[in-house]
This record gives sequence, structure tokens and C-alpha cells, in this order.
Amino acid sequence: MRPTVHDIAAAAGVSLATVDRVLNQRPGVRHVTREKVENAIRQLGYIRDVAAANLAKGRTYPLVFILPASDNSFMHGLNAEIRQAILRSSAERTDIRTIEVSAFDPPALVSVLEGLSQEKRCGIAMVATDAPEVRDVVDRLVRAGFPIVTLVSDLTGSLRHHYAGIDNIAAGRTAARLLGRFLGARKGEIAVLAGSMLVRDHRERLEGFTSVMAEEFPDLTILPVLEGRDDPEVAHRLVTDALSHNAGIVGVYSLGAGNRGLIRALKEKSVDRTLTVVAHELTVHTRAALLDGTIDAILNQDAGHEVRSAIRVLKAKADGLAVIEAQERIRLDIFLKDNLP
Amino acid sequence: MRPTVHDIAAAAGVSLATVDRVLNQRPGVRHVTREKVENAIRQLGYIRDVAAANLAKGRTYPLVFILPASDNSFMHGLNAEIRQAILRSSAERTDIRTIEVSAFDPPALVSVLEGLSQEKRCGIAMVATDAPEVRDVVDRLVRAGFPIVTLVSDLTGSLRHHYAGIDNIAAGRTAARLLGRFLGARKGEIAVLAGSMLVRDHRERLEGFTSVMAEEFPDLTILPVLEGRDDPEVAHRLVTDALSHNAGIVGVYSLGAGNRGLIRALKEKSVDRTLTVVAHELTVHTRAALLDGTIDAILNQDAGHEVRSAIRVLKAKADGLAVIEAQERIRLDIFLKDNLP
DNA sequence: CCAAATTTGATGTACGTAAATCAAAAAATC
DNA sequence: GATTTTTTGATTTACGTACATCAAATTTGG
Repeated sequence: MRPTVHDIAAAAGVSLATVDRVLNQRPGVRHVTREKVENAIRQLGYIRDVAAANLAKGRTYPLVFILPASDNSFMHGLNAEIRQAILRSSAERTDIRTIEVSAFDPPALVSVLEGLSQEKRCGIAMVATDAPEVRDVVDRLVRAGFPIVTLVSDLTGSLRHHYAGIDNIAAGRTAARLLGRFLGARKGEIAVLAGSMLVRDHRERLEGFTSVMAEEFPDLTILPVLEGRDDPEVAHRLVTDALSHNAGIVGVYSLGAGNRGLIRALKEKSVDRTLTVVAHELTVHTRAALLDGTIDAILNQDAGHEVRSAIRVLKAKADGLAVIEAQERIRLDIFLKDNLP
Repeated sequence: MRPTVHDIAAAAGVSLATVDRVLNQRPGVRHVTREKVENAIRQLGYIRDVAAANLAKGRTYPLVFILPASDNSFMHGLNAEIRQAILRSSAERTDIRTIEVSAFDPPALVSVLEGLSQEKRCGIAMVATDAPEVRDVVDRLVRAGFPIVTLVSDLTGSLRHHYAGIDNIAAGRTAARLLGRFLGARKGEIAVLAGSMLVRDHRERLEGFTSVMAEEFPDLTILPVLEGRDDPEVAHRLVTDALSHNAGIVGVYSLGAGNRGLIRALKEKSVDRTLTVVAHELTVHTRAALLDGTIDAILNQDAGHEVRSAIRVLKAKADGLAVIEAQERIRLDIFLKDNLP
């Protein structure tokens, strides 16, 4: 049986009330007494029963998800997962609310965060926009005791407690190796379709991609990046143009959203040639394209896992508890047509 | 605020004691009264507070892991993860014990299960050996109210509540496509190294592998399977022999354990030729081989995830609660040298 | 050494549920 | 209609923790 507060009180030779004061950091305990209690806690290996504590406190975990107002499948999926989490909130004692903030707009994000800093403490999960002023508010909030995790896109160099998302450099590198290996001995050009180079995750994916390409596949040259703004129409036009003007393209890496347009363009143009294509994010469109052979591999991050992980980490941080690191690592999923979920 | 037992009592116009009798399926409630209470539960959307209930009951979840006594890295890893879970057991209210049973030995497994059926009810996670007599005991245990999940290796056609493991046919198919695509236009022979064809997961991997090879890569022919019994020494000898006698081998698929021997054989023989190699299970050995280029891709199942998932599912089943299906799906991890954890 | 301030103890209530007891009411049986 | 059986109610204690109150003990300051 694990020790209870009563056991500590007995072991430390103090009353229950004193143990309570120490545990909950209430004033009115002399230094020596506090030490006695803390020693007893350590020796007995006491761990607070979080379930019982939450019951007594009537505690719920107020959580806020800050998401960019982007209209693409991935963000829709992320939103859906958060709604699922909200449905579970009574069982999980969470109280989740979401705030939309205009995309790639540091000042907007900063003002939302500053608004939160005025309210009572809550856990924050945010899709970060990478800017110094954002880092500053985040650091301030962390110092003020707010548990903060970044979601999907990280804020490196900040004090955020955790990042629930994939390693985007590794993702880009993996994409490059897959493309390179699938192309085998073929020489030619690779078209890269991104959303925007202003977004950190896209920049990182490109960085990883180009470095592996340069190191290991010198016969393949990367064309200037097409910025499709995660918009299917724009993507369609850019890819169509590129394929028309450049007969040497043998492969495509789509590292952002807006794959609907890419797929349409590929189908229109691929009658005359075979392209090897690696794209990000598993959606109804990319899934169909993988199955019909238009796309060769899909790299994916599991939005559901990211949301559940963010919630687990925020709750643990609010309680000052440790997390199971391996459990919270978001992996890069690689899907071929054979291992689709 | 979510409704409590008091709210139901009030709504149904009965006493707390009666609500308790209904909730915990105690006798002494007339049919009509039971219905009144059940209606109130449904209308108010009452959900039992599991934390409070467990506190009141002083409940722990007795769990048993039944594992084959196999001496390979994967089973060691699985064991390590179970030990980790045991360390967390006080916080998770679990009481975990493991039972080793000789590998690939249905009668031994059956007798262990029958022993458990005599004890008080507990959740069972087992690495199944696929045999009719095992299926029968499992079905009997499930009917007797034991929550049962299969781990790593499934028992299809049985009543087990859940399977915590990967889809091995999909794994084999994926391996075939990776090998085939990596080899590009090359023709030649593929060596397959398995542990034993008596194990269901190995059979399934081979099945998936051969079917994709046959369908999509007719220029590659599969050599007769080498059964390495998951033993490094045996594997080393078999692979060395195969490579010596057959100059046409261009690729290797290792679908079982004992990769240490495979890797040594490859290093000794690969001075004169380039092989494309796909292997299962990420261990220190396969990881190093992936990084130094001896292996091209590793397929993996995350033992930690499998153990945690099995525990979550068993607890949920014991409480009659639903699980988050997407969370419990064990995915096939594909590692290239760029996305190693 | 006395008064004031601080520290500690004792005790009770609460959270939502489980489980037990005993009395009272209702239903079924003869 | 009286008796037995079944069903229901009322009440209590418990789980491990949080939190509040008030009294008692101890320390501190003058």
C-alpha cells in the first residue's frame, strides 16, 4: 500500500494539518518542521494521490488551444481532434477552449497571449509563430506559472515546457531519401511545393530536404521552391506551369498543404511521364492519390496524438508531475499504399 | 457540472441506496424501479466518476502479462517496458505481474491460462500462440468476465477484446514495396530471413511480402525462406551460405529477430556487392547498421506503446468503458537513417 | 517575564462513490 | 387478513486529499 498523508504525519511526528501545510505550500510552518516533513515524504516515497486530490479540490484543468485561422485539411483535422477532446473533458476534468488567431501574425498572437496572462492561470497549447516578441510573452507566461506547450510548430529558444509535434528537419531529410532512393539511378530535377517560407516548419522541412539531396543525391537538382500558400488553386497553377516549362522534372516534394491542387495538376500532366511524388499530411485527397499511384509516399503527423499529448503534458505540468517522454514523442508517420490506417 | 448519484436519485424519485444497487448491479431492485433509475441515468447523461469510485473501492487493477520465454532483443525490450509500467503502477492503480511461458508451446500457454481462470478475476495481456486450444481457453476466460488483450501476436477468431500490435500483413507488404522501389529497375533474387514459420506474425509478414512482390515486382524472385530461429548464430550461417551460393541476390528482408547475425554476415560479404536490406525491429544493432548503411530501412513496432496501450485497454474493459480507438492503434514505424528517434 | 506573534494541533466538512446495516414499506403467498 | 418475502429508504463509514476554523503551544520581541 502506498503511503498516505497520515503515514507522513506519523513518521514526521507532526499533525495532519502541518503535513497539509507543507504539501500545499501554505504559510505558518517553521523551517525545521518543514524539513522534518519533507524528509518523511522522501523516505516513505509518498506520492500525492492526484485522483483523490482532484476530487477534494473539485479541480478541473482549464486549457486553451491557440490555433491559426488557416483553412486547410490539416487544421480542420486538428480542430476535429480538439472537439473530440472536448467531448472527453468531463471524464478527464479538463475545460478546453480554443482561440483562433490570424495566421503568421505575431502581433495578433502576442495580444491573445497577453490577454490570457491577465486571466486566471490555465494551460496553453499553441501553434507557434516564430518571432522574438512571441518568445518574450511565452517566457513571461511560463515564469508566471502557466504551463505552455507548442503544437505542430515549435518556438525554439523559448521556455515552453514541451513541443508536441514532429521534427521537421528529420521529415525533410526522410522525404529526400525516399525520393532519392525511389528514383534510383535517374537524373533530373525535383520540384518542391511549399506553403510559405515564412513558416518555420516549412523552412525546416526544406532545409532537411535540400541537405540530404545535396549530400547523397547529386544527380538530382532542386528547382526553386514553389510557394503555394497552402491553397489548392495556387498549387495547381504553380505545379502545372512548372511541369510544362520543365521536361526534366522527375520528382516532386510537397511539404505543405493544398495537396488537392497538386494532385489535380499531376493527374493532368502525368499521362506522358512518370513522376515520383512525396507529400505531407494524410487527408482524403492524398490518401486517394497514394492508392491510385499518383503519390508514392505520404509523410504525416498524427493530429490526434498531438492533441492528446498536449493535454496530457499540460495536465502533468499543472500538477508538477513528470511525463512519460517516450509516450509524448510525436513520430513521423510514413505511409505507403500498404500500411495506410 | 456533471450529474452525481444524488442527482439521479432525485430525478428518479428513489433513494441513493437504490441508485447504488442499480449502478453496481446489486440484487433487490424491482424491474420497474431499475428502469426508472436507468432512464434517469440516460436522461441526465450520468457518467460514473471512475476516480472517485476507485478511491471508494480502494480498487487496483490486477493485470497479468503472459510472455514467451524468448531470448531476443525485442522480448527484452518488451520486458523492460513492462518493468517501467510496474514502476508507474502505484499512480495508475495497477498491480502487474508477468508470467513466462515456453515459446510456441500451446499446451503450456493453455495451462497457465487455466490456472488464471481459477484465481480471482484479472486483466490478461498475452503474446498469443495461434492454436485452437488456446482460442478455446481464451474464449472461456472472456465469457467468465476476464478482460483479455493479445500483445504483439494476435489470436484471430477468438473473443479477445483487443489486439495491441501491428498489422503484420501490412508490414510485409510495406517491406516488399520498400525493397522493390529501392531496387528500382534491378533484377535479381531476394533472400528472406525469418525466425520460424510456426509463428503467426512471421507467417503473416511473409504472406504480405510475397503477395506484393508477385503483384508488383515480377523481376524480383524470392528465394526459399531461411529460418533463423531468431538466433544470431543460425542467422549468420544461413545468410552467409545464401550469399555465397547465390550471386544473384540483390536484396534481403529480415522479418524476425536475430538481426545481429544477419548484420555480421552482410558486413563480411558486402565488400564485393551492394545489397538492399529491410529488417524488422529497432535495436542497438539494427540502429547502428541503419546508420552505417548496412540496412536501408527498419520496420518497427513500439513495444512501449504496445504495453501502455494494453494496460489502458484492460483497465477500460474492466470498468466497462470505451477506449479511444485511434489512440490504441499500434502503428508500423518505418525508420530510415534520417528519422531515427 | 509578560505580551504579542507565530507555529502547531485537533477537528470537522467536503468531494463522488462504494458498501454495509437496519428499519420501513410494499408486494407476494397462503 | 395475517405472514413471509422482497423491495426500498435512511443513514453511516470509508477512500485520500483539501481546506477552514479555533484552540493550544511555542517562539519572539520588548
